[in-house]
Amino acid sequence: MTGRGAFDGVLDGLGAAIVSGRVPAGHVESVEAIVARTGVSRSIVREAVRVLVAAGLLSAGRRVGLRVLPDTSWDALNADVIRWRLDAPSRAAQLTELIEVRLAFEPPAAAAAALRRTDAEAARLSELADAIAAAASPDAFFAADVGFHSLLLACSRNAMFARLQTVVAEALRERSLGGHPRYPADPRDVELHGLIAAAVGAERPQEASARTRELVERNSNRPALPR
Amino acid sequence: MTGRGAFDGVLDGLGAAIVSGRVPAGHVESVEAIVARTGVSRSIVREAVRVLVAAGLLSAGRRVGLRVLPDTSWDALNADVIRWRLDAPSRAAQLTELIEVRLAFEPPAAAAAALRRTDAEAARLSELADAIAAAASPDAFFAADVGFHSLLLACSRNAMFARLQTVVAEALRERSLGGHPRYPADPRDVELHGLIAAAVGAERPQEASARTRELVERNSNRPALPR
DNA sequence: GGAAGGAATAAACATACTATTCGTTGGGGT
DNA sequence: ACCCCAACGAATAGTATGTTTATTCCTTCC
Repeated sequence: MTGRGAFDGVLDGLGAAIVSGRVPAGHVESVEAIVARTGVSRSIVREAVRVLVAAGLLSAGRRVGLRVLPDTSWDALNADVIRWRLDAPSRAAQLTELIEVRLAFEPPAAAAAALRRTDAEAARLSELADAIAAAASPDAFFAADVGFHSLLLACSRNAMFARLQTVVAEALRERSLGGHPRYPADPRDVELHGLIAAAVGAERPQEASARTRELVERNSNRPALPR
Repeated sequence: MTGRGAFDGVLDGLGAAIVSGRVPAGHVESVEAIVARTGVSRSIVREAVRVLVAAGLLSAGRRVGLRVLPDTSWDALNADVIRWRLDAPSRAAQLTELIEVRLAFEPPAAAAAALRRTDAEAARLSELADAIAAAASPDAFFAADVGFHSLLLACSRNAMFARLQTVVAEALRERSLGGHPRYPADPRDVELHGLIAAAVGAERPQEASARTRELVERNSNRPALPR
């Protein structure tokens, strides 16, 4: 039906419809109704529903049907949910939240990275900082930027920090696509990447933390939450 | 098979097997093999697999089967994954990470709460602080503690912060069940809950942040990451 | 030796059956 | 006459099995 598979089509369609608010919380659907509406088989719909239940978007009850849950029970950290929110009226709120989350996590993660990185990781981080400075195109800049932040988070040796890489990548992508061209890059931003790599390499956690905070704040275009 | 439904049994069994490392990364299964081993139907196995794929534990490919993915691609923020890691040899690492995550985001979230809470929420937060002080049993203390932290996060008006409530609840639960009896409660801990509620009520973000940081640090039993 | 085609295999998809739950209705008791 | 409770029935998620299609590997032919 959708080219990239019936399952993906149904999952994305349902998820986007719920997150966008087109189907309000409390609304009751049924597998059968979705089958009739989309034309795909029960199996596929059920599989998609199971994923949405796991994401907190739906609850399933016998004789009750599929109840759309309020946004308070959605798994806001789920990559799909983030994407759906970015394609919905909640887009602006989601972007604000992404920045706040970055501001909270990245400085401590950088501190942890400075304490726990391997020498090879420190070297690779410096390379990526150089690549950011030398980037000759928006795409190259974006790729190096995402690589840098992903590696920084991975060096923290904390799987939960590392997973927030998806959040950072989404924020960077939005920034590079949105109304704020990031290329040619701001010189101070470039410099900060180098300073962070150096602080991590020199095992200076508080410096890594402070530089990272400055970098994220500069990219946030808004007053930071008081510390 | 499992009493609480075949689906839950299969999902939990597979997830725990992968996260515990009993089934190593790179191992290739197949739906049919799981059907034969567990005795449940293909539908159920497929639905469970779809959830595990969404959680980053498996990848499914035609003619290839189900490939177990390395832990770097697991969704470490997923509630199920956290639970499975707590029931595995990675338990100690998971607890350390939970504390680091709390330390990173709870102070900023408290600051946001101080700026954005409603009056009703501030009042309710005070009530919960009082309930913590007055708790007459370990269960009552735990319930009030979880309620307090959940509400604090919800007041931040950031869905991603609010969702980390599961992380906090898990950390508190471990603490109350584990070797560190939390009841009768430490007087300073009780006092800090009151001070946080007051700071949020008085719209003092930096004070709310600092008190929250102190509280989480006191509960961490380890040197905090440098700021 | 390389490319193209075919066969085997396993996920993707569709359909059929079962068990459970909740609403409704009818009867009996207050 | 009204209310409560229990039994029955319909509706829907849960479970099971059959069918199709895409992918990959291996073989063969150029």
